Amino acid sequence: MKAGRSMMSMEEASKRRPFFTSPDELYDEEYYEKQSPEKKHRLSSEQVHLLEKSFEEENKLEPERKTQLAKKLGLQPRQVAVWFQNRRARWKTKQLERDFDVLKSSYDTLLSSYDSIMKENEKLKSEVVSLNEKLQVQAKEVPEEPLCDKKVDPIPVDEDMAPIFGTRVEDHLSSGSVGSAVVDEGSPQVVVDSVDSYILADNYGGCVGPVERVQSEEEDGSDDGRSYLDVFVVSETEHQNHEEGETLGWWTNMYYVG
DNA sequence: TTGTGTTTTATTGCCTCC
DNA sequence: GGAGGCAATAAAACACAA
Repeated sequence: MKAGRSMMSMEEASKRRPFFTSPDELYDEEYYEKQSPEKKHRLSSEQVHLLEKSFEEENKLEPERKTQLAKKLGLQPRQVAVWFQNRRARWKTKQLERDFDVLKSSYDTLLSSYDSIMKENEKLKSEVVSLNEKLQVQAKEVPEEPLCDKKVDPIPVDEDMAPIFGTRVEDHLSSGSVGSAVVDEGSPQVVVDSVDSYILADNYGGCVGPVERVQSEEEDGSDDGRSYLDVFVVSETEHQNHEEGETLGWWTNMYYVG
């Protein structure tokens, strides 16, 4: 509502509507019959005030209350009913605006939370990427470090597994640690491309030794469908010695299954 | 003064309830 | 079927800027 309109005094109202001098006169059906059908009559501020008070008490209008209000305000019961009708419509519109504001506020709060969570997520992601890169760099540096910096655990071959592994070991270790290993074809872990090739056998606990000699199946003389390799295994120390011209280690036999 | 936007009053048509 | 409520709408009343 624009300023000034609802603040119109009774005096001003009476100037605009000089026909009424009392509520009884206002409640005169003949007045409405005399008015041109297009004319609309603004209620006075007093009438509006009373209607508002009544609306606050109860926004629905029972017939009895409608009649009483109409008499009190000098209006047609129909006018009172229409006023309540329109007032309910205005209240509903305002209520929708209030609901919208509440929802919008809630939405803004959620959006803000979402944004900060997303930022945190991005930060964590970049941390993961950074850490992965560091890991890769470290992984590349490993071959340059001592080749056997951890203890070599014996390959767990129990009696049941022995026929499958078909290990033929010429174990030169007095300690009884690893002397042979089977290399699965699914994960080629033996690289033989030169005399100085290294066995990349995880089964040796990371210990890598240069391949001194390769014995083929034919050379081995076996006919069980397996490909045998005679491999010279060296320890870290032995590898270092080998680099210096000495070769200390032991021969063992490995074969591919299948 | 006038054009324009807003508010208020009133009507119409449809729907629900008793 | 009548009474009453509601949504949509018309139109008058009003405020205000240019």
